[in-house]
Amino acid sequence: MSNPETPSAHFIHQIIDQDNQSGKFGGRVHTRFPPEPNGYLHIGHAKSICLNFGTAQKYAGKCNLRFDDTNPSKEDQEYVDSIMEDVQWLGFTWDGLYYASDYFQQLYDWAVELIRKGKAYVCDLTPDQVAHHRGGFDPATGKASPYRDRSIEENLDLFQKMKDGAFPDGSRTLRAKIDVNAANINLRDPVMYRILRATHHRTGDTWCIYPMYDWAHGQSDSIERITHSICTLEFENHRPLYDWFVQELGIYAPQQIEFARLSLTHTVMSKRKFLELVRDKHVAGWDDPRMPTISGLRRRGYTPEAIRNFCERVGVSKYDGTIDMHWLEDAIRDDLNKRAPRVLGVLRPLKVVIDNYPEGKTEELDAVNNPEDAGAGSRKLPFSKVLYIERDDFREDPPKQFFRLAPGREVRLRWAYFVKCEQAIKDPATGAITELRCTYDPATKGGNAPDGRKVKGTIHWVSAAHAVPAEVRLYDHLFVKPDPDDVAEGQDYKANLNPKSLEVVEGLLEPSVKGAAPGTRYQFERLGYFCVDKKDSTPAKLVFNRTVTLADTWAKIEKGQKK
RNA sequence: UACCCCGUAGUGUAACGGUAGCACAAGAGAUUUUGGUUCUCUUUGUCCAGGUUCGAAUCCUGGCGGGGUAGCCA
Repeated sequence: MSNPETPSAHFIHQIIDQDNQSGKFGGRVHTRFPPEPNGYLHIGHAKSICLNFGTAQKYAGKCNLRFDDTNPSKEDQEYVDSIMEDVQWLGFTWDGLYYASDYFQQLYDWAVELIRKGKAYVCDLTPDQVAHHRGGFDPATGKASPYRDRSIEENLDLFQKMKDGAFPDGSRTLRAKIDVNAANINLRDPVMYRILRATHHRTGDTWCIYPMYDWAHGQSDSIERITHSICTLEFENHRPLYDWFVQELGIYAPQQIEFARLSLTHTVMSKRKFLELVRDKHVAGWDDPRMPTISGLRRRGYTPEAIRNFCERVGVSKYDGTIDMHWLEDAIRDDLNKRAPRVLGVLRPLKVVIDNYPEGKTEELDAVNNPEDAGAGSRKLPFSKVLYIERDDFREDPPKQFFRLAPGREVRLRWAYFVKCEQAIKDPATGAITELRCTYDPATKGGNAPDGRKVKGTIHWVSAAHAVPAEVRLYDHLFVKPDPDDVAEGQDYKANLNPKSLEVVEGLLEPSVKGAAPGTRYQFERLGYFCVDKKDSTPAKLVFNRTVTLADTWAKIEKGQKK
């Protein structure tokens, strides 16, 4: 039976609780977030960031940001900068800022130590040969390298020469001497160093040998005196190697704990695929609002609070599941509902003329800014004879349960008047409806009828003479299927790209949005949450991104009717 | 094929040998000047088979299912 006052801790916090009780780390909690600077951070990283920084906060511990920059051929300062920006934007502050490359000399010295202990050797096998010798899953297929039993002196000499640049790239490696027939392939004499001439974003050309992940990561954790080294499930098989290195070195031993990475429906979550989507112009860049990158979500209008809240809700476990995109959308709706000011805006305008409204007259009507926030105040909304309403809000032949405008029907214009549709004017050539003629009831100003009569529907509108035109980008899922990899033989995930993931419309907005700063978020009533695009919006031409639609009960009803 | 990990409503996550709960989704209703929000109610679950035990989602054994791993990537 769980006690509601002490919400249950997930398995990682349970481990930490036990460690604190046993005094394993002297009550210390020190985590780290260790991205490789080879791409932009995505929502999956956000889960790890929230876990690592959040754990440190919970236990009054520390959390470092450490760049795992051991492969200069893929890494770049651009990514370092974006990662730091994203972590801070999410609301976290690191205690230590480090780079694995800070430890290259120490790592080298430790490697020499292992050689002296007879626990590492220089191997002259080619990459193909190494793979062949390490074998397949069957332990019996593992074979010793012919260089495995070189003398310590020779190994020391060769390793020194590797470092000094005496050998070409890829010609030799330093390998740990563990067990060529281990059931765990990671223990079959794993490579510790490779020769690689590439300019490192921080160490330049100082080194031509670079440590592998396994050799760098645990030792970096150890140097920083990390207590709990939290990583994703695919490193589970590496833990014995992680432990082996720190034990052989006799250095401080952090504890690696693995959890399931985040998977979301209707999107992909790999840097390789992101790179491809960007390169092939399926999206406009890493920060395209359709991308599940932190920068994409930020541009889309997501708030750090919503993302943190989402990460909290999905929880932490070792079960490799997939979270419905709906959860993310729900998190941002939940946040924005409370804080986004409301405005009226029409995305697909249909002209409405109020026949009995005086020509040339304009009224200023009071509109509440946010019914969820009494402190948000109110604003003035201009009303006049010619208006625009949403095309979807009129049906010539209304289906059951359609509460909006139709010939002869009366609805409320939000904050304005009751109007009744008298006539739909059509283009004689196409039959398309071009304009509505309506009458209004002057007694219903503000939206209430003194005679107590009710209307079922309230719709949004803008005054034609006062409306601000804006480009509005309507985003939808990047992929049509929940699992983008669900494809026919011979196709790949790109076959599931959603051709309608972006629709651009010219909307008409109420004048109060004029001059809105980039990043400003609004709810366009009855439509969704929108934010001013940070890159493309200008004072002369506003550009809005749709962050997410509102929950739409009518769409659901209508869908049910069509069946 | 070998090793490691994981299986609890549709999804995700609790219950740590003692009444299977929560959130979101779904369905019904109430409220509503947003078909939004909010509120109420309802439906749906321990992968299977044995064993231990007074008692098993939980411990044990064996199946079954899913995931990961054979880079000089991380």
